[in-house]
Amino acid sequence: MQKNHGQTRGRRFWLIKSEPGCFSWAEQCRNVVEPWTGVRNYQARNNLRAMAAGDLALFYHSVTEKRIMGVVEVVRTAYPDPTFSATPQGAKPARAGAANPWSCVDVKAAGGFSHPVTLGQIKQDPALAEMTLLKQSRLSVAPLRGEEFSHIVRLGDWSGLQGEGQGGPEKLISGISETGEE
DNA sequence: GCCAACGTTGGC
DNA sequence: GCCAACGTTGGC
Repeated sequence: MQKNHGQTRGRRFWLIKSEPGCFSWAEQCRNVVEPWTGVRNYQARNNLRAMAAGDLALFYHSVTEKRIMGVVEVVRTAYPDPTFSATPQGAKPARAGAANPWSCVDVKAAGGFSHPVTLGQIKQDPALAEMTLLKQSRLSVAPLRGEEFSHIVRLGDWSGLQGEGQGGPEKLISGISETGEE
């Protein structure tokens, strides 16, 4: 067993955002494992770097849909974002030899919601009032409390982690430390 | 399409 | 180090 960093054992929870026109939940499900690249914000990058294998993240469709589609599991921790050298939209000179400051992780589809949870639902739910999604709407990789995660996957009727068998979601949810770890 | 929030850049 | 200008994100 890994006894990593002396953390309260168990996974942590995140919310990651994508514009469906750019990369969608359907594509995530088709590809299964996907490198989560292109994050160009330091706070979001630091959140990527804080992820551990086995952590779970809600997959949010921003802009056009504004709803949470399902769950992904972190299967590879942070490594240099290979899309850095591509230098999109002439943003950075990225001269040869410049260090790559950006990171990505690999995430794996881990079950969709039969009822995607909308931003409207989240906004009117008192249990979710403190979500980073609401407080920092522009942050594309945000931490999530265990209670928020379990609440949302119940709302969405999560189909659970693949391969965890019957009662997967409830089993997982019950295993979630409801005591926040800030 | 507009606008608020927020991050980045560059002049001083 | 401050701040104005500008760009981007994302909700409405």
